[in-house]
Amino acid sequence: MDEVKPDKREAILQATLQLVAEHGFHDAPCSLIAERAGVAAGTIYRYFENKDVLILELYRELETKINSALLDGYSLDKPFRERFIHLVTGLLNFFILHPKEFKYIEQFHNSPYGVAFRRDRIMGQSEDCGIYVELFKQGIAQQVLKDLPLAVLCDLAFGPTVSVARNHILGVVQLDDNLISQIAAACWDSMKR
Amino acid sequence: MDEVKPDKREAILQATLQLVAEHGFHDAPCSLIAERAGVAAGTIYRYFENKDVLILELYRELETKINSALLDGYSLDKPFRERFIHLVTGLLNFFILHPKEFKYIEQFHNSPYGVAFRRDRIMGQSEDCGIYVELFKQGIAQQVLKDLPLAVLCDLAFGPTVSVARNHILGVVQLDDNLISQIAAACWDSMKR
DNA sequence: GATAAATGAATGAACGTTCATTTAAATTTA
DNA sequence: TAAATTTAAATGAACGTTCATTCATTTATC
Repeated sequence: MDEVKPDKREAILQATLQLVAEHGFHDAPCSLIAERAGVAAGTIYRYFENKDVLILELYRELETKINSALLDGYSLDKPFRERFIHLVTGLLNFFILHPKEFKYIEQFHNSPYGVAFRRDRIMGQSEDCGIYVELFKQGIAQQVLKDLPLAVLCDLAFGPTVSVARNHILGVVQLDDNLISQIAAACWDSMKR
Repeated sequence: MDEVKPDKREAILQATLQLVAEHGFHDAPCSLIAERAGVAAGTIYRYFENKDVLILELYRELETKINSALLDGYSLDKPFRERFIHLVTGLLNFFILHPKEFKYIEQFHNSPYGVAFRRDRIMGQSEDCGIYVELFKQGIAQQVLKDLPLAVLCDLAFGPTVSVARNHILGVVQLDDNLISQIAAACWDSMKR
């Protein structure tokens, strides 16, 4: 009978995710977060030191969720192209399946939180980006990919991916499996030698 | 002797551009804008109905500035590839030359202002995007470009462009003329049949 | 009955905006 | 031209609101 844990922490995180995804960081005040989480305002501070910590923690949880989704079925034994397509389609599918998470991440990246975060990430660029960086490094070394800076290869790969996900979520385009694989192939075309 | 126009309106716009580019919409309060513009807080409301109007008007001015920069040297007589490369390199060069303008536009797009703005833009998709849309439509009709939705082609073209500009401005990569033309070519590769 | 969890009214800081007042410029009058 | 008068521009203290955060009190758990 550990099913009936109210788990207010999770409720607060979910409420934050929803409100920020819907309205942005503006108009996602603690009072509303508390209300939607079915919790009093003060309760938030029992689980999170302050709002900044709450927002950062939520971001980190989403990031690891995405990473484990991408790693699912990812094999270093498969050829470059297949591995690359796996990552792009995986990312697109995740975003389509989790539009709120996508919107939250976009909001985060374009906020004071996100800017500071990126700077740190760039300094010690490790952990998560590891999958991509490793793939791209090998691709360059084996002359499968264009000899461009790693950051530029990332932009070629994920710039369109993120952009297309945004347009799908906004309803500008309707992505399906066929279109997704065409887009992934197009990204590959831009990177391959 | 019409040199000595103080032009407070322009000073307010410049101060807004700088502050939003530096700190985001957060931490760009009217009090600071006024201070940096060398103007009293109340003066802002002599030139702009309210802060929203100020922010929107600045965005529109930046947009037309970019568009005229892109149109410079753009000829409908040149072949597809050349026209496309012109647009992408033109956009990249503008962003590199005007990092504050780039940051402001990014902030704007990822704010409540920008979301509402995009919806309107999509409905009556006209005016500015005309250059791209026309180019892409023709490209598809003449089987030079992949037969993908226009929005997706835009994402393939400008997703990496914007992403790479951001990385340059953040100092992650150092773009030069050579690298820029390589990137533009890569984008073309992703779109061409 | 003791400890932990949860509450929500109260607090103070920060914000956009207003407006009574001052300063400057333009126009009229002498 | 100089003074007087009118009009516009600019000011910044004050206002109402919103927000994150606190804490004395209540409720639940063991």
